[in-house]
Amino acid sequence: MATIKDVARAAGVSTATVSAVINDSAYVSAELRARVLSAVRDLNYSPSLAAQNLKRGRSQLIALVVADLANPFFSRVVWAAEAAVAAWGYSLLIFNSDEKPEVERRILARVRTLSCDGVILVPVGDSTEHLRNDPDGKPIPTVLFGRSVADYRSDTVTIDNISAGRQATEYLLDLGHTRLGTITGPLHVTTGRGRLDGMMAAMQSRGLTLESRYIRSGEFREDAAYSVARSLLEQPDRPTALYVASGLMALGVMRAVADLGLRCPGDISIASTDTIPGIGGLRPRLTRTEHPLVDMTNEAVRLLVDQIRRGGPAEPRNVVFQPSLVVGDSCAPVVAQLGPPPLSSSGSCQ
Amino acid sequence: MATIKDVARAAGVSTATVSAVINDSAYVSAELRARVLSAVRDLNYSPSLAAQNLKRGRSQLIALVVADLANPFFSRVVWAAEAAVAAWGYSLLIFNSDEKPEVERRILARVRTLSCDGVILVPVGDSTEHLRNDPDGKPIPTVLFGRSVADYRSDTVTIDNISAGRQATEYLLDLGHTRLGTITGPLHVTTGRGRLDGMMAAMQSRGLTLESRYIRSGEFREDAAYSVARSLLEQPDRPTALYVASGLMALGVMRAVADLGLRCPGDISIASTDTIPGIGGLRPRLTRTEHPLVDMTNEAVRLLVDQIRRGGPAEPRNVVFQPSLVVGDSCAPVVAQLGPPPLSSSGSCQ
DNA sequence: AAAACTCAGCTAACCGATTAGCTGAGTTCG
DNA sequence: CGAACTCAGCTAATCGGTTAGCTGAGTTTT
Repeated sequence: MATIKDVARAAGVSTATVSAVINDSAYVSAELRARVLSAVRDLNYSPSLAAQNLKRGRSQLIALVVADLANPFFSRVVWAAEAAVAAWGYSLLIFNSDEKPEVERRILARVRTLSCDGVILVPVGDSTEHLRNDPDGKPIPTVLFGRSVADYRSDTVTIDNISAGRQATEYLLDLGHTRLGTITGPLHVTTGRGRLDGMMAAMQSRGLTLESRYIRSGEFREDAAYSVARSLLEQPDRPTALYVASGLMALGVMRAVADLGLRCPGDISIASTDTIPGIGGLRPRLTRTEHPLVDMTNEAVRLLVDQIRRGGPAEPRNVVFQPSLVVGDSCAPVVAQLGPPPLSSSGSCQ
Repeated sequence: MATIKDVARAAGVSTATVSAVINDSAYVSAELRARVLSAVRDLNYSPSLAAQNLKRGRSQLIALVVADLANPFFSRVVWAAEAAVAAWGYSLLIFNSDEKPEVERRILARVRTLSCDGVILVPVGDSTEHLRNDPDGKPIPTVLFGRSVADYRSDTVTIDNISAGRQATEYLLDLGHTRLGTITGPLHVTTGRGRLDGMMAAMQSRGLTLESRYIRSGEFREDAAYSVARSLLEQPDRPTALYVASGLMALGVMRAVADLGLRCPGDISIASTDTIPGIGGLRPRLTRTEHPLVDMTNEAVRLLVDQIRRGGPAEPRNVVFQPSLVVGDSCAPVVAQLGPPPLSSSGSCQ
């Protein structure tokens, strides 16, 4: 690899001049400029980022730390973030904390070592201590994404989870359902907790309560949702409608419904929150409250770049996006359901 | 951020000693070692990668350049690669060439500037010239993934696409189908071309030919597959079975089938290649030839780390994985189909 | 015409690590 | 007892850039 010295020698100038030409940081006469540029081309010179980073104290790297890279929801975030970050001139590092706080801690140490310019973090767990990433020096610019952490002051980009749960629930209630069930995410994260709270609030305001035997909690995973959905739906007086907290879980629930021989929406109505790629191919089309995922990601990157530019976090900003109800055909009015029907024979096999 | 000098001062030793302790690169007495380690802890010191990179000429960064980050297939590759790369002590940079050769070129220049230690590349297009990433100096260690490029010498990790197409086709032929159709990927990439070739070979060896009006080509995208599937299936004498070149496309095809009011496998049998997350929730379960994706990714990372370690590419290695047939229930024997039935009324709407 | 000013381009210090080579106290041996 | 050897730990060069501050030729001012 050619260095700035090689270029300087080839062009017959000093390294300072080469640097000035490359960065447009000082006036250089047309003649020297031309000589430098042609030497750059001849030698196929490209400045070493390592050297620039060392001197400038930045790295043009942004880290994205997600809670579960196997979840297609976060895959979409990766996709959107790559584009957003590239548009601002940064490159994107990907880390997977796999919902494990101690892995998250290790990743954040690594991010610091790599001297990333900023981090977009989907925080795991409810601890807040280890997020204060630099005890002494200035902290790395950080934007929390999707989930928030109590009493941690930093920019956040989230959706209104309560509204997501409420909207979906109200849609089911409007169809006449009263015996509702839900499959929630982990209740110690805001995305899990908030959606359940929204659902309960919606029911309460109509004088209904969500029975605890119709609540199942689990991880945001397809297989977990599948098994809890089975156990929920195998109850003799199962609910007539289900609110499922995430798109990936909804896939598992649909699979459970099919395997139990139930028909959706004939036997059971299903609504969910968030969307994942490929879910559009599913029949019936899922009724769901969707996140404006691309907008959220762009906003997170924008906030982060802003922090980086101003050299430190300003007053923390909290941007909350509203989910919107997308009506599919996975829900039917309760009158169309024939009371609490038994499980069909084909599905009763264990 | 504390530097090595701060640590040296605090411990009352030279920076060389601190470096020796941290890297275990020379003998240091127990007493000094203890003093250094405690200073490191006190100051929360972590060596600057930028400085190490500059001095050592490496970056502990591996770049993964995929052809389409919106494709869930590549999302799984990202997931697997993150884990594999982390296990070897590297961090993962993600780039999306979006199937555009000129974007790929820019990305590779960026990768060079970032002085990444290696690249895993899903090559786009059939050009080979710009892949020789460093005209003069030594090239960046590279492993091509999934697709190969004619006459470009480097390690590659691929699947046997011909076998993938052949296996799926033979399965359909064994069920008695003779009027087969296919939805292929782009034919200028090996994953598109090879699968079609495998299909044709399978048919030919039974004395059948694939009629060109039953072949539709497109991008590896859900919406593209949807529309070509519609046009293919709306023909009066449509095929009785379809081979679809990718998982994402299969989702689009299933959607088209549903929207046309056709039943799968009742009216049409569908087999595909590759799998994507969420497809497991699809009913009917798709019959497909699957890639051992995690193994492939691990192997690619292993080859790459090997290249990095030995400081240059050895004799190029070509690792080809065999796809395996996973039987679902999206295919039925041809006898179960009632001749060439008309489109059902509900589906004939445009 | 000398003093004051302008400014293109150079010199050299610096960023924070690593490491070749040196120093000097302690040990071994003739 | 002094030469030869060992080796823990130090000094200083180095990686490849950026940039404060200097230089000296050309222009303006008085």
